[in-house]
Amino acid sequence: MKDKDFQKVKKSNPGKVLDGEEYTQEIMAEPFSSLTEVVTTKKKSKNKRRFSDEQIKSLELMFESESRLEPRKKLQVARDLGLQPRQVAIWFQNKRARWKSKQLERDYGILQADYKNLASKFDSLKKEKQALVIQLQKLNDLLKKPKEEGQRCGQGIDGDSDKGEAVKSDSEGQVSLSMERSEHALGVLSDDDSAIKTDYFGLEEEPNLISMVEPADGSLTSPEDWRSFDSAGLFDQSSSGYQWWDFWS
DNA sequence: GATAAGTGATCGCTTACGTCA
DNA sequence: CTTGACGTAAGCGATCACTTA
Repeated sequence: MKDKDFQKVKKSNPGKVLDGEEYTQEIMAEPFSSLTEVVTTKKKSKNKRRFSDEQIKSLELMFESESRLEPRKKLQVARDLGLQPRQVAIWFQNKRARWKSKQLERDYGILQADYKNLASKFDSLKKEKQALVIQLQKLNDLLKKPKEEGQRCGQGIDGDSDKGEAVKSDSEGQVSLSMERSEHALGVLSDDDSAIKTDYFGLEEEPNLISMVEPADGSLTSPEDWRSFDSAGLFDQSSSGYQWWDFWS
């Protein structure tokens, strides 16, 4: 009996229950089904539903090499295993569906591991950044001392000295400018990385953080986008003109 | 005995393809 | 030759029914 024929029979006989035992009995009456094993002798045909270990083994083997059977091969397999072609087709359908859902579970596990890995990297980078910030502050303090001394000793030499620009040498100027940027970019005086992290990784405390790292087009907001998201991409800020540390400032 | 997981089968729907007017 | 209606086969996701641990 073909798939649709069977369904037609079912539809044209609404009162007749063809699933379960009765269907199994119909199958058993057909030529292919003679080898469908009786697993136990207790409950009659209900136990005929399970395929034998050998049948399962063969089907599994087939599935490993090809998850979809060609019609001719399906007939061949059905004949070899003593099953209805429809039974083989259904077995492959179920197998595909259940393999797919297991694959989804596996993928989820992998993503979860990736996330944990990324989170720990974030933590260590955060610590590294905090250390650098402290270092920068110390350097800044060191720079301010001679500047103040200069103010005391040589007032009036430069009109801009009261604006904190007394140090004019190239190297000192560079340091000064970079410090200004760093203070601005890193938020030296209000370091809220923990909030950033919780937000960035989807924790509850800070609901607005995604906007801090998402591109202008908002392309990092859907779950699909997170699949292609990794730590390498996180630090690839070359197109934006910002430095890598700016993203969490 | 209750329960969860596994499994074969069913249902309803969609899609692809062939046939025919 | 093209086109739309129709039938058929096959696949899929969701679900049922039953077994087993």
